[in-house]
Amino acid sequence: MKKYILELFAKAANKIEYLKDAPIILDVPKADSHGDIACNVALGLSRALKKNPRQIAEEIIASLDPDANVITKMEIAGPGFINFFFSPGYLARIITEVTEKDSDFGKSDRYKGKKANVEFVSANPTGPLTVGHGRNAVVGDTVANILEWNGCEVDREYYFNNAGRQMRVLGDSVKHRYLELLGEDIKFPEDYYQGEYITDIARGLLDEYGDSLRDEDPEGKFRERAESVIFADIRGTLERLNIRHSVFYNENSLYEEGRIQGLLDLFNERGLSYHKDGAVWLKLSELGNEQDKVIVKSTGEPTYRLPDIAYHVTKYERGYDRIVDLFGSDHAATYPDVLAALKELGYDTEKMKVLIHQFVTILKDGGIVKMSTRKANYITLDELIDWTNPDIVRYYFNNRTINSHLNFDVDLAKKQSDENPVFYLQYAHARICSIIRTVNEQELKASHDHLDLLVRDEEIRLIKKIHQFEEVIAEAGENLDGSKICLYLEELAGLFHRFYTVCRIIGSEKNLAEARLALVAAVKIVLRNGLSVVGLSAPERM
RNA sequence: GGGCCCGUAGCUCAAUGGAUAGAGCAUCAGCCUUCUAAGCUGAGGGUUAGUGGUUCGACCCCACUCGGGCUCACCA
Repeated sequence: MKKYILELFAKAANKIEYLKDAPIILDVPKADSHGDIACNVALGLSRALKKNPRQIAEEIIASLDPDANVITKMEIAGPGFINFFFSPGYLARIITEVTEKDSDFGKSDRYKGKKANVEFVSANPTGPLTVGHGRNAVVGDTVANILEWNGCEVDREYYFNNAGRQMRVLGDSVKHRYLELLGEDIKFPEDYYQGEYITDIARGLLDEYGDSLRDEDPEGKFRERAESVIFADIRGTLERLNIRHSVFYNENSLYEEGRIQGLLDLFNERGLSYHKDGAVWLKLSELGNEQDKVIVKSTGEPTYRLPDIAYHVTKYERGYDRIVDLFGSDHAATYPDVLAALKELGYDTEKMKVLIHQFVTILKDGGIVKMSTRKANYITLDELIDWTNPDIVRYYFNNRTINSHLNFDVDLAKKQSDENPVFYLQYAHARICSIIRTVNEQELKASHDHLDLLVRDEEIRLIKKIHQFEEVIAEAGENLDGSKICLYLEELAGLFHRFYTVCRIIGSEKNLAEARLALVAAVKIVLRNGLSVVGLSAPERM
């Protein structure tokens, strides 16, 4: 519909000078009485033209030349809106279009031929994924889906570090528990990993090796086993949410390939780094950031910043057109350093998009749970999935904009799982499946021959809504925001449920029944497609 | 103290600078001999944290104030 009106305006611009550069913003009005599409261009032009907006609107309408079979009415309303009314015949064609495109309906070519890298989760293997990681995981995967629906080829990437201090502490934590299991009276350091899973890993080693690891280096078997067990656990959790990364990028390979040293040399050659107090500093203040930062400690060990930059260089070298990073607000202060360095090195940082999501606050037993992996004071993503189900978890995390804090009331999630809004969407799909099953046993089948019989408000609204899906996906592709898709699906499901209570199929006159069946089949397609973008299942029965 | 995010119905959240600020949950009142009642209909509930400003028009943009989260390492 919008496309059609934009074409009308493009033609009219040949007749009216001021329409040439005017931005044509089209809107779907909230009230049916305001038409199917509204345009406020006259209001915007009024200032520059020093004319009454209603008068401008009149001139514009006079210059538009719509097909009477498509547009039945154009009117000026309120302060100067132009409202367009589409014919039922044009709307009916939407059903046919959806049916023909089927599982491709909603897809766009916006990023056709482009390659994207979406990096998300990227938790180091020091413990199970928590609810906080869950938000990152779900949003990241949905962003990847959205890019795919817009024609992009997408790699889902997980960046991790299995060396360094954290992992040393992890290995030693396991060793301490191991010795403890052997009956030794050891003191478990407070800043070590307190989680129960550490003891489980130690027990596994004890079963397998007995007491032969008493003198084993914590960085040896202990660290190795911890990493493999924890990583398997993380992958298992992600798998439950239907999330699979295609690339696991090990920070260590940056060292092995000499990229860290190479980058260090490059910074040195370009005069971007200097030595002070035994450390190497990057001149970030000269690149527009607040202050210089250490990239190599006086111990000779690089800080995370250096490999981070080297890592992102590989993303450019690997030929991605679009580079998306997703992380929590605790990392918000670090990415400007990476961006500044990349820009200085000549990489097009316009290709990069860093998405920051705010924290998840867990409410349990009436209080806030302060999360800390180290202190083992957290709720794991697995627990959350156990209490609810993967669809609810995905829905919950997708349903909010990433800029907002997310309050997750665990008790409520457990107790009200049956009344979660996600069922509302899935139930709409299941209901349609049920109708189709029932109808298959009768003489009825969907037909597009009499779609003009669909004239009730409940039918018209539903048709207009399924039409909007393409636009919703395109917009999501632009701002990489999956929450709008959830919102759309709720509206679509709501319109369907209302249609369902008022418009019967079985028992209606045959032509009408078959037209309604066609409509309902189209709604099913859009629901299924939409649910798949946000990563939810579309159950046939509930 | 500086930077980023947030503040909307009792609760969780929506609303490209547009027309009467909307959903879900919770509360109350109705609707199942007919395609799934995990549904539908209706009611109550708001000074959009506050004060100014910008303009035809502000929940949205700007300034300040108040309140909350994150962050400002030779930790990642």
